[in-house]
Amino acid sequence: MNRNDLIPIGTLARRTGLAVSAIRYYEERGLLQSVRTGGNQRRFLRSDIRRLSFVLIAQKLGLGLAEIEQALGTLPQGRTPTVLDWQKISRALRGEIDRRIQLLTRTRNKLDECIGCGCLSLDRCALYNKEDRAGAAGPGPRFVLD
Amino acid sequence: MNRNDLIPIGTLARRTGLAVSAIRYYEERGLLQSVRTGGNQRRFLRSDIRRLSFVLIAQKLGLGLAEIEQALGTLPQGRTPTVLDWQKISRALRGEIDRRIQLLTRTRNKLDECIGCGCLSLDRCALYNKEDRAGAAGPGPRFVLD
DNA sequence: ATGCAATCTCAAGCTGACTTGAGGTCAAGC
DNA sequence: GCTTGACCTCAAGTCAGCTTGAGATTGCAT
Repeated sequence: MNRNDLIPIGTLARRTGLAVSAIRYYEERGLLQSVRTGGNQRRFLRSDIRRLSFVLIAQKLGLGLAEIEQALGTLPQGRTPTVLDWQKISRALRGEIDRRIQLLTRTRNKLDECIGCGCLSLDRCALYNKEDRAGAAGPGPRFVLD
Repeated sequence: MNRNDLIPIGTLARRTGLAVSAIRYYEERGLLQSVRTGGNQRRFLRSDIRRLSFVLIAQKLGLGLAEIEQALGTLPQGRTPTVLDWQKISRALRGEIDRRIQLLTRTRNKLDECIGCGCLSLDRCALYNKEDRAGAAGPGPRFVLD
């Protein structure tokens, strides 16, 4: 609650490695909040460093900002989260990682079968299933491993 | 070498589940080649079905079209690849999958440590390393797990 | 021979995740 | 009190990976 707990955007940028513009963009997207000084400058909570760390890790896993925002929704907004808050959300992320590892492992197994025959065919190996993508319409970047 | 070995774009689209427009785009990007009929219509090799299957699988792994194009470079262009050609390139893909699984596993281990203390901090856990991204400049979608 | 689906080209649009630039304000040190 | 750097707001640009649309042509089936 101390005044020292509020940091300007540049400091947050240095601490996270993010560009200032990126942080502003995240705020606009609703991934974090800030208060303003008398002179209209943003001030963030120190704990937002962690918040942004989470964003970065989740992005590495291929999550989109919308999904990350959802996950962050379980954290208290505008208040420093507790250790327990972070443990909960970290576990959710862990689940996501597990799922991806499983998917990759399955893909690898299928590919191994295919290497044997050298076919790499949709029909025969079912490595790549047409039906999967039927629903996933729309433009924009493809989603990684579903 | 038979005339039957040449298929129009719509057939290729149906066989791969891709949109016709996507195939045209891939050709423009140099991921495959086609010959033209007298009336300027594209004709593809039957083996391009496999070629595109490979593209789709590699995309699922998060590879960009540029990298996929590189990988495909080891295949003969405009000629039906042999079983051995496919085996070679499949193994390369398998290596890529292995690398990703390892990376995910490491990330998960680190996250596990972090769940213990609930910190999720850049400095303390080094789950997310600033230096990693220093070189990865430029706009556009972030690369998944490096 | 004709009709209709499939194909062609080319330009423009779109999503996600940002960056860049212009033009202006704030604040801390000297 | 003045300079210098950090900060502000828009609007517009960028990149990947496509899609959409307009307007014209082709080619198989009857």
